[in-house]
Amino acid sequence: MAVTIKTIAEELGVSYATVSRALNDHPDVNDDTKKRVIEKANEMGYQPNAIARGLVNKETKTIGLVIPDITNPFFPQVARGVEEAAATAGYNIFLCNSNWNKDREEHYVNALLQKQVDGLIITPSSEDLGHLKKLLKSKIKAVFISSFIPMENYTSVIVDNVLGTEKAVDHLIEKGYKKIAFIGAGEERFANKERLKGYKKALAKHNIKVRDEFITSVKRSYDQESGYELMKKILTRFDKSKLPDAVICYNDLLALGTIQAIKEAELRVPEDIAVIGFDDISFSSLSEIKLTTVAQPKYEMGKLALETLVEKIKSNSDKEFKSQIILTPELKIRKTT
Amino acid sequence: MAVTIKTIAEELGVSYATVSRALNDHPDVNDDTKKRVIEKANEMGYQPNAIARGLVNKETKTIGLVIPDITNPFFPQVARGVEEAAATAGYNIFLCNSNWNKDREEHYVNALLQKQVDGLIITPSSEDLGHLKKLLKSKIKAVFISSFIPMENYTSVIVDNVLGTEKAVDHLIEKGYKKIAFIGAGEERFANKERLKGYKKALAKHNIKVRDEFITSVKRSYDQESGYELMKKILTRFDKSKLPDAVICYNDLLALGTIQAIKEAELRVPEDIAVIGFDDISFSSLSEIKLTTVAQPKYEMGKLALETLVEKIKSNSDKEFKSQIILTPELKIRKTT
DNA sequence: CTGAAAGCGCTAACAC
DNA sequence: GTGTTAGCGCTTTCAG
Repeated sequence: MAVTIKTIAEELGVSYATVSRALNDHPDVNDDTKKRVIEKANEMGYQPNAIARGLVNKETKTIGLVIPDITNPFFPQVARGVEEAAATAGYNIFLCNSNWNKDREEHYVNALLQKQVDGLIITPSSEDLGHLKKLLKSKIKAVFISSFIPMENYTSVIVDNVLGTEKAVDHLIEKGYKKIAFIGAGEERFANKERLKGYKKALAKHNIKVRDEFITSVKRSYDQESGYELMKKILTRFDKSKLPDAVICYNDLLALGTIQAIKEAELRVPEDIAVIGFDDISFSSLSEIKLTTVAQPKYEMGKLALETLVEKIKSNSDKEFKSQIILTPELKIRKTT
Repeated sequence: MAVTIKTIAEELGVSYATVSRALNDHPDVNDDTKKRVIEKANEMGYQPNAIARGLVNKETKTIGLVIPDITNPFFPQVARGVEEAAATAGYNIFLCNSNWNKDREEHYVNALLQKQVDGLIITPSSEDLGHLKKLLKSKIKAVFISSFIPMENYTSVIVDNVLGTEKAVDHLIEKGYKKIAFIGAGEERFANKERLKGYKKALAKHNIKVRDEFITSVKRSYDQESGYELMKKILTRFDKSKLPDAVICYNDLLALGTIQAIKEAELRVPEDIAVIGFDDISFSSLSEIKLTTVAQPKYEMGKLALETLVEKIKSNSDKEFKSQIILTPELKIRKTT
């Protein structure tokens, strides 16, 4: 049996209400008894039961964080931002990894709801939020990362995706590339749509016709392997002379895979084909890689998400919140362009 | 007000015990009422309150996972193993990132204890467990990863570190390298001690004298930057002719940094200096990197840790558990040796 | 300043 | 099969 407030009350011959008060540093309590209680508590190794406390207070001081791929360094970086901000705000994080799987995501969101988290930060695995209806019904405070949910009460922390790919295309064209392909992440992803929009917008600006056969998408897992395989297909699909001379990838992982495929085909990066990624994960800056990429402020995004979530939690009123917090991406020009 | 078991009992005109039974699929309940209850529950969007349930049942179906650096891809991989095993066992994970900081680690462990997690998986930031005394006192079920705590009741999931570096040295010597340096992670780390032991053991086996000046350590953060800086120092400390011709690093991140430093000094890897890492993070196999490294079965380690933890939780008896589960590392020979 | 008592939402005897 | 009740550990009125 763990030591509870009651045990220590008995030891001291006071009521357990007093103990509770003393431990919570309540003003109305004799300094002396307070001291005695605290001493005893330490002596007995008392640990408050947060579960019981949560039942009474209706707040658990924990927030749920649902990400789709802990294996993509982008997300650990975001998670660190969330977590450190949480630590300073006095919250703990439930970190769940959906693996881009809707069912798992739904399962986690439900579990989190049942565990009475005070709020939720989520990068949904899909823009179709049907599986999250309980979330939406539950009126829980939530903020989204990298995904825009056009609904009141929710705010999204995102990067200006359109601007990101626009910068990428501008840079490519300035460097003389003309046949620019886009390796995306599936039509349904919000960020993908936006990045594609920026791509097309920039091409139009430079009077370059959008070529549908230059726009492709991997499905589900946005990792090196997918990038590798898709690029390989592209490499065989076109005559050598008709190949794109540059490709913009949805993220760095995809870009890394793309580069592998290009090199394997005995082509050079960037001389034959230039490659640009998105995210700027730490490995992209290694001297062997030096991937040109559109950097997202990952840590800040996590931090901001948590801070606005906490604000929302604390303002129990119907205060208005921005529905989007848009950060500016930065093009890091390295050696693959 | 959220909908509770009581609300739906009132709606249906039954006692709330019945509702509880129906919802928990208890045998002693009329099939018909069960159906009615479940329907009503869905209709009203009922979500059980896991907090209340935990208070009664004295189990929360959640386990805490404390890792030191979510930014090192080794740990996300372990975390995935833990999490997926947890999902199939019906547990949720509290993921905490201590950032190699003892205070934060202590803070997290306490928070986790207060939140009544059913068990703990932890890679301590330090072998000196003083800051975790509450953990040790609390008799909570725990398993350690990558760190051996010689105490009954605790089990550690580790890799055979001695064997790992032994293999590395053997390989190097076979390749003709003789002046092998070791870039470690501080004396106090268990895994570091073991890896150093393997290094010395293997050198002895090959009749090569251990040279203290070839054994160095980074402190605190075991990342690329630390590796880079330390190697840079080594490169300036020795005359060109007296430089090591190979270096074994405590982990892949350090090795990546080491390689940067070597190349920056206009030396070649592996011709001038060979480099071996430890872990085999996914980026090490990129064609631009191709780091020779001692691979750890990261995912399996996480999975195993969780599974034995769950076993421990379920066996409330004083059943004996192995104090160490030792997996075998595998040397992946690539291009840096 | 301190104690008694209610109640958070749920489960599990114990009756009926 | 179903209702009643106690109680998990804690906070918080409400009295005194």
